[in-house]
Amino acid sequence: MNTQHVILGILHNQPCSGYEIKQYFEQYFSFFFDASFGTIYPTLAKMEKSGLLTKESVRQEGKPDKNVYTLTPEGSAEFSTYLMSPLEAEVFRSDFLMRLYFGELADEDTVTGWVRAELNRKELLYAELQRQMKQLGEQISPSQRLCMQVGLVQYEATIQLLKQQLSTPQ
Amino acid sequence: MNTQHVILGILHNQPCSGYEIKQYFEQYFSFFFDASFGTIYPTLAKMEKSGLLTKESVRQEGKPDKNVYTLTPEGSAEFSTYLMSPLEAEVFRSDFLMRLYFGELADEDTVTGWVRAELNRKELLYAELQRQMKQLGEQISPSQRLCMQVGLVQYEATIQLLKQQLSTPQ
DNA sequence: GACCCCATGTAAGCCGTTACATGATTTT
DNA sequence: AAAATCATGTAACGGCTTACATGGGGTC
Repeated sequence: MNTQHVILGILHNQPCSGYEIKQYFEQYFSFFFDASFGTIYPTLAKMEKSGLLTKESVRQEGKPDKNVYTLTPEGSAEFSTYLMSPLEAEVFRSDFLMRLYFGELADEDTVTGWVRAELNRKELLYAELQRQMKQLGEQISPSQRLCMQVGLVQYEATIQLLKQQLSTPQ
Repeated sequence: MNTQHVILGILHNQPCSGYEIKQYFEQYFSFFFDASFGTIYPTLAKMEKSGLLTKESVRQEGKPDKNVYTLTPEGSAEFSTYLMSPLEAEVFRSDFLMRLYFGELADEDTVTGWVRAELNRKELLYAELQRQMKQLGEQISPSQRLCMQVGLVQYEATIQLLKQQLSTPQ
């Protein structure tokens, strides 16, 4: 899975500009994917060149023009091929867990600071995901719901453990 | 956090060769970090050149020689600097969740296949982490224990949800 | 002889980030 | 006039993967 595949998925639902794709990433994908403009725009250009997308300049009122990209049949086929390919392993890299692993080499207050910071971050992510799910309500598919539930239960479990850790005197 | 920081952490405990560092990664870090030989060897060479490590060739019986690297005072200081730097956000990229998000575009059996595959993967990771924790027993520090517990509770939560999903008829 | 484990490295290339650069339009 | 939002792109660079290349030693 790379940025190209995710873009194919988004454009499967509706044509979008690069700017809109970025917003999509931030709103709905932030907990399992991310990409910057520096990736999105060159990727869109490359995909148009290789025939997966077509570009169309669209005028807007009160806003600059935007380049709206639409999936071609080749692009749609490419996405189907991806969906049939073997599932890839998750990529997880945690500075927090890394530091905990070497926690003995830091003083106790520092370690507690890390735990507090991570707890705070997870609580924000949890609240955001829950808000999103409530907002979408009935208009999401069962597998989309499962996707979000996976995020929620992982956050819940971690939050609970970290809270418990902070309340237990060392 | 990058490979260099992790290597500094490992060498803080004891001198190692590149090959041993790789094994260390696979055994103890696999659930929150990974690096290949193609990264490890050039990184070690670079770190020696910049004075963070010293290299020593060591003869072994019945095995090829190995290059054992030892932390210099500069390397130790560099690691301390890292530990005092702000905590970085986790990187999480999930092909599985990505596909669930676009699940409507695949048929039901395919989606079920993904869930089964991911459940299987998580169960293996869970068993491995639990085995490791039992094996280490009392010889791990409290923060190391917390590190592993975070992994365990996340796996547990996900496994439970995916199992439940598979047993609920659609 | 084939295969696996131990051990070290290089080179090409992919993927992505950050910072830079530009410019329209709207709001304050 | 300044700031914020909308919108698109480039360039330099970092980090990492895969594949390739090499070679000693032990086992079947």
